[in-house]
Amino acid sequence: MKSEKPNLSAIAQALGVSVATVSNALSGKGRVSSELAERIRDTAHSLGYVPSVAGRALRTGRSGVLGLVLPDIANPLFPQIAQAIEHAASAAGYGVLIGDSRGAVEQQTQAILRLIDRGVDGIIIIPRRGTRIADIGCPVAVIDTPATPGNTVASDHWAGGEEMGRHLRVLGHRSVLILAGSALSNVQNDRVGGLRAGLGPDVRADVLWLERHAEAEGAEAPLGLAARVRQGVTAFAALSDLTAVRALTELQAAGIAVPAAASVTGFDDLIWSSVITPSLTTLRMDMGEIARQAVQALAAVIEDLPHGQVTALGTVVAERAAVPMKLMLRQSSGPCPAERELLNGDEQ
Amino acid sequence: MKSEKPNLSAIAQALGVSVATVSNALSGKGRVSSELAERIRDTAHSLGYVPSVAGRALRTGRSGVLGLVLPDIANPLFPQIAQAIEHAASAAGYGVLIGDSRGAVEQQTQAILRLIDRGVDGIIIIPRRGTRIADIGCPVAVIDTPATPGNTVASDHWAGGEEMGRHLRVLGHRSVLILAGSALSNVQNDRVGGLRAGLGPDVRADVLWLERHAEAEGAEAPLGLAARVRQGVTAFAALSDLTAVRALTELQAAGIAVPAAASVTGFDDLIWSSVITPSLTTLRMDMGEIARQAVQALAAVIEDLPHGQVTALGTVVAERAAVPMKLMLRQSSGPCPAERELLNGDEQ
DNA sequence: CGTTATCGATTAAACGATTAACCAGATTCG
DNA sequence: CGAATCTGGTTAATCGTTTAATCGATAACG
Repeated sequence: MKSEKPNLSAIAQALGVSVATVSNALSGKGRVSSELAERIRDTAHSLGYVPSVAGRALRTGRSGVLGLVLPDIANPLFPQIAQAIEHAASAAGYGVLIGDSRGAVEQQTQAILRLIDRGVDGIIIIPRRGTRIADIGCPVAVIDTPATPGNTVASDHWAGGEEMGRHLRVLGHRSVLILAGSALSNVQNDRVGGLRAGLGPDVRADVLWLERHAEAEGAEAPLGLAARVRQGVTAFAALSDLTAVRALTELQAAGIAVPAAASVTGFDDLIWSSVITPSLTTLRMDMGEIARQAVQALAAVIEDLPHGQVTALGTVVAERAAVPMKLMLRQSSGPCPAERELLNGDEQ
Repeated sequence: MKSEKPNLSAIAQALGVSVATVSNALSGKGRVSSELAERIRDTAHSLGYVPSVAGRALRTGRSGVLGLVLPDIANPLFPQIAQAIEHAASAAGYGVLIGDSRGAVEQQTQAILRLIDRGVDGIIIIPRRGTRIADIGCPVAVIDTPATPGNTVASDHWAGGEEMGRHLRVLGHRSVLILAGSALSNVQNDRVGGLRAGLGPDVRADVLWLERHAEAEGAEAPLGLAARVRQGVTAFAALSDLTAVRALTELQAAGIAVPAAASVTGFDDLIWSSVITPSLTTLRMDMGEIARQAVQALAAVIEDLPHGQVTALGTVVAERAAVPMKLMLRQSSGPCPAERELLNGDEQ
């Protein structure tokens, strides 16, 4: 039968020293003889001592917890993000509290405030499209796109788009339809810009904004992609895998073979992107790296903050480079059908 | 310029009363004249008082935080779950700390221990397939399937499967292939059982276990569904939308029209299920209700726990009924092709 | 009228960790 | 040799909240 949770004084009593010494020994801050420190660590370990978060938080004013706020927690990317952040935070000694800003923009602020009330030391925000984070009295790391002011760390969406654009251009496509979500999203605008740059001036690239389409036709209405193919479009570059699979199935259902008759590409490399048929050519973010940088930036600010003081500076500004995206070359993108025969007229 | 964060004594000083009275007034526990209580609440509000989680946690031994552990945080269902739990927890006054048990089974225990060390009051676990939760000294709510021992709350996967089975049988299908993931998953076994029951004895229902298939052929290998169709299978009942979209695209790519030539159904109603073509007939869990029940069960145990005492009882046992699933009837399921002409020989 | 309840509020003691201030003894230095 | 420095520790205060114990005063009761 275990006794109650051991605390500092339990260790202190066991060794006949003062709690202060134990605290110093374990934190390595004060002056303790290395011999005694060793013994203290030993007994602490053998007693199964684990510091009380509450006690420490109360005294130091730091909770050791980071908040994570996403525009829409239902975002299919959330698992990847959450996992990466949790991992990075855990490695840095922080816990991660989730905050949901379901729905409207004000909710985002609400969620942030709730997290602050809970005493988080810092917040990682992936902002709702078109939102600027107000200056709250708490360190904030923003993950968006490098172009966003106040951004802390992000994937290089522009360069990613550019690479994808080049990929399609090299395959010979000359008329591409970009399937975008919301024109308010900085990320999406960057991706569009990059795509256009990569496609170059000779390639026609129209954009279909799904948000507008949804307003006009309804959220689940067909996108009319078969008609686009008849008008000469040979590749569909979706700005998210979610849209890409939507496009892919719509084309397939219309009897248009992918990639034989039309190519489809996506962004994000969501979990199912590799198992569908044809598997999806897409761009993957290095969430691990992004999370690591975001957490590091936050931790740096938090740790050299005068303790009780409420920081006036809101957003953490990091001068780190944008994290490159990785092109996942798979089966959904292929040569432009017109050029197909010229290259190799195999498997029809 | 705001002063420092107001605490109880700030309010007490402002009104010339003792902190204890303020605490009592705000918590409504002690005996305070209603008139004074009113004034206290007013000034508390006008000063923007928000209780210190750390102080309270230290004193009461309760952190007001629940841990959320999922077998695989990368699970595409995670967003829904996390959002629902966060919502329910928030409504009940709790925060949600995420714990990631990425990978192996031991990690699950690791994650749980980390959460406990962080001082969570209780943990919600969606266990890794085939895992039993060891008795940890902390209230736990398990979300799995009603058949699991120690289960707290769950969807009625069996009844859901049964409904889907009936749906397919009524449509005239007589040979169905069930696409399952792992035979170790209680949830999946329940779904298979339900499906078979719903399909009845006259319908042939084979099961393709993807886990075995992946071991034999590789994770991304085609499932060979076209061959199955040639062998007479007219419907594919996937145990998750992830698998369903995999099957759907494989069939489409093979030139098999869905639902004209074969039906496909799923489970989970993931975010993209309604926008693909054809939109997916699937079963949706009532995550909101499940989360609410799980949080309630936890909160109940937590709140009448003798305060400092470490609970010996591990799992929370709730006698609640399984939460029903909801059949989302969409376009991917249709009449059995053989009977199609008999019913109505329209479009295509 | 003396004895209890009751009400309304105060006192003071935790909870567990951190840390500035202090102190006794041993070194070192001018 | 006296003073300053260093070493290895201890004391005590503090973070903000909760809560059991207490206390004066007023009302109720036999």
